[in-house]
Amino acid sequence: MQDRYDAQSVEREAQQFWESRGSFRVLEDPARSKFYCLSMFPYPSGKLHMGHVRNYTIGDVLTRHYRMRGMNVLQPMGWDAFGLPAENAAMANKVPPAKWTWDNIAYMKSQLKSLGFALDWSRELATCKPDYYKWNQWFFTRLFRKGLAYKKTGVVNWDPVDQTVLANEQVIDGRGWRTGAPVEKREIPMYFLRITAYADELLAALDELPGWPEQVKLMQKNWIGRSDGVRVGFEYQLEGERRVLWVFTTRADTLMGATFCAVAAEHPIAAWAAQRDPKIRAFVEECRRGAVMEADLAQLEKKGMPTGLFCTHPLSGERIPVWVANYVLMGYGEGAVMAVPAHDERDYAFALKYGLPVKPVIRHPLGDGVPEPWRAQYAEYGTCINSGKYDGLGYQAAVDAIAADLKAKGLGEKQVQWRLRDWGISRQRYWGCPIPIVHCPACGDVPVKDEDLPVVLPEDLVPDGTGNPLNKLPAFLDTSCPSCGKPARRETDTMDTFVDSSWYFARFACPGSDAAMMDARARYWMPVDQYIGGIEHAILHLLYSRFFTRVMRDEDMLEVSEPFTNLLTQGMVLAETYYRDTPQGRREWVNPADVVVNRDAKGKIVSAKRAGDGADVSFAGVGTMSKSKNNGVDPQALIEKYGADTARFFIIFASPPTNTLEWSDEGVEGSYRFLKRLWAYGAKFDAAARATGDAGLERSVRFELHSVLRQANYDLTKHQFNTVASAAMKILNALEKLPGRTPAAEEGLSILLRLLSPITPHICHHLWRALGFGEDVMQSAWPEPDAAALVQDEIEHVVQVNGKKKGTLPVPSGLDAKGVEAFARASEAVGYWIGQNAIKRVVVVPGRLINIVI
RNA sequence: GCCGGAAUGGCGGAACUGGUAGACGCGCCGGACUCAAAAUCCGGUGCUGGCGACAGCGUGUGGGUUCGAGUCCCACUUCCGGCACCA
Repeated sequence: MQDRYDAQSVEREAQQFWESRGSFRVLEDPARSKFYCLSMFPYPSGKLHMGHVRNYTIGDVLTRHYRMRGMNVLQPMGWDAFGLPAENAAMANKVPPAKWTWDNIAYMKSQLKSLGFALDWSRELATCKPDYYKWNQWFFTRLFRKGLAYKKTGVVNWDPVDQTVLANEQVIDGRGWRTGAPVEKREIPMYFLRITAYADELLAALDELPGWPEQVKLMQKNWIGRSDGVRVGFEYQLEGERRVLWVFTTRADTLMGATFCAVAAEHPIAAWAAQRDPKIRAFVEECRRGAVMEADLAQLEKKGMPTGLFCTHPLSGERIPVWVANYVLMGYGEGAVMAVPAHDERDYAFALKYGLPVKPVIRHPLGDGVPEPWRAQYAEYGTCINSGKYDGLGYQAAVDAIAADLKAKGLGEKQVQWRLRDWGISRQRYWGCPIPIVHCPACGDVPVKDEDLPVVLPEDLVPDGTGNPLNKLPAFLDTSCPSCGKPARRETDTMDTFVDSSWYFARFACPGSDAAMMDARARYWMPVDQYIGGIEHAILHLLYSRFFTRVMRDEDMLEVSEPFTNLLTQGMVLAETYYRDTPQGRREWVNPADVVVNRDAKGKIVSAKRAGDGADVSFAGVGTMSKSKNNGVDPQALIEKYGADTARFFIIFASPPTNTLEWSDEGVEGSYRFLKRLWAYGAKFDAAARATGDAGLERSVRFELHSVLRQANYDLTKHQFNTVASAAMKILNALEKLPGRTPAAEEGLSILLRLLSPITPHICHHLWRALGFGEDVMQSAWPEPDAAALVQDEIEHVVQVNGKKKGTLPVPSGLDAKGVEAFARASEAVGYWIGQNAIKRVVVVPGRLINIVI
């Protein structure tokens, strides 16, 4: 064995070994237990970033570990290849998105290969290929026919200068990113998927996902947001006609305290009022400006205006004014609310601002009066007061009675309301999967026939920022109606890329299936046993995938209801962000790798300059590595300098997988040093002759070895891989105490190479073979601790007096709590610590601690 | 604003189910090897006081429960993720 660790040649050789044997290709084998290990597939943005390395290394550690435990493990890889950045790159470089995307895929694939991941590349897919997105389209037509896909209007960000729809990301401080023009809301026809039809199921099934983090289940639960409440009708007269304003409330018990109603700016009543009153028209206009993001809307100053319309309280008959308010969302419930200022903080603030009446109807500990100032207690449940026949009722009784009375009048009933909205999938963009609909003047919206799928996206267009270029392409637009055959126009909107990623996991299981979206092989592999990906996907991607899986089940394509049995949500890899303002007033993001930073004594950033030209740059905090903020760190330099194993080891060692990780390559030298030490130990081991060794030392090293291994195996079950990497270091430290190639050294190195091989497969592969342990470490059995090595004669106990640590006491093993106490009371050291004091109580945790209370 | 997280030495992090806080590593300090440097190896390293044995303090802040709290409870602060068209 050569003395010097040459990562590049070790890695090349190991990768060739795996490649030549097809080590990672897997087939369906009903005789073995299958394990489908999947990391979220990447968007081909150009280069891998550290988040990818982290994600795929975690997946690879799991894959290789389970393989060594004898399972049939599938780990595939593909490309989430449609999306907005390709259009932006196309505009910048005047190159079609397809070319940019495929170039990126080729480069990133070579990077993934150089990292030595155990991927079955024979299953590779890209969502921008017609043989993939054909099934998006086919599935959409199924949903359309079932009524699970439908058309209605949706609200989008509109750039009035470029005359184009903007993504939320393209709206900066309420202005279009290219034009700087104030963005408006615009309603356009769109296709929606009826995810709300599955709301109940998606919520209830969260309880049957023990392999998911509580945090994610909680977020999904809150997102779906089931509310049990009452739909209440407030009658009003308009143009001589009786109409009803419907609202939804979870606090029907406070209905007697409702003093006004408020409608959204998009509500028909607001539109009616705007026609007759220019001031209201101006207000509604004002609400129309600005972007559609909820985060922005929620932070607007609460404003409103009276519409001039009054409605009738359904129970008291009182005259109630109807207001239009910017905090009422058209998308939730009825787009209108009843306001009970005495018992709702937001209504209270609004009533105070506009001098609307406040009527307390719930008794609370602070008295029955009008709240001043607001306190959280006013919103709590209590007994009804000032509510006529409902006085004295508690929350549930009041809701029941009021709902019954409303129902008798035809003005309401109990209702379940969901926060979840149907999923709008239409995108007015070119680089995506075409929605397979034809618009026929006679037949309306007609889905494309199965035999005419896929609707192929022309790949040679270059968008110019003024909308979807498909709209200017007669060859795409002009078609004939699938139903009547007359000339018709093709839909040019493409699908949200979340559609592409809502079922790709099932497609990996059956590559090349061209007669059906998926075949019997999908039934073998599904569900995914372990899914790994960023916490930022906790809601949307995971919820959409759960929805799709249920629909696929109902279409008899799959047997399972849930796509992912176990979920590991990786923490994000963050990096510092820097920008400078260009003379043109644009914000130019500077990669942190190109920034030289000055810090004060506490590590705070004082100033920063760009390395190349010394231009001053501003620090904009740490944030997720993204193309848009140009703060992605390319792992390539790391791989080239130290090798893939060091990069893999370091990213695993740096932090537990679920932690957010602020990127810094300080410390990467330590990981490299460890692998060099491992190599040097291997070379020394190789050269040494077999020896017996000292019995006492052998025994203590074996104890160390097996207790570290036991802990590492436990840590693996928790997916705490950083301490598994530490364990490998501890084992090497222990082995270096041994004089040479003793039995404990042979055993220990064999354990170490197997334990470490999922993290640093190349060096372990090489040493395993070179030192004669076997042909392929990946084919060896996973190491288990030897119980006999863990037996001890004495166990150190911590001795505390009144909870303060005084020292330690070796206690013979095998004693129970009483025995330990007796031993401690009899010991000289304990007598010294206690002195003349009387012992009040002794707390013993056998194997750990003795606390003497005096 | 709403929903979900996080906070431990100079840094990344460890600590079983409430039981020795700081494992393992980085950095730093000292030493060996070297003409020298790099690489490597050995020792030290939470803070404060003390020559020292040792003592006091210490897990974002303020309270609480407990023989005992990084861990549990209450109230906050700051940072991160998501908020439906970034993926």
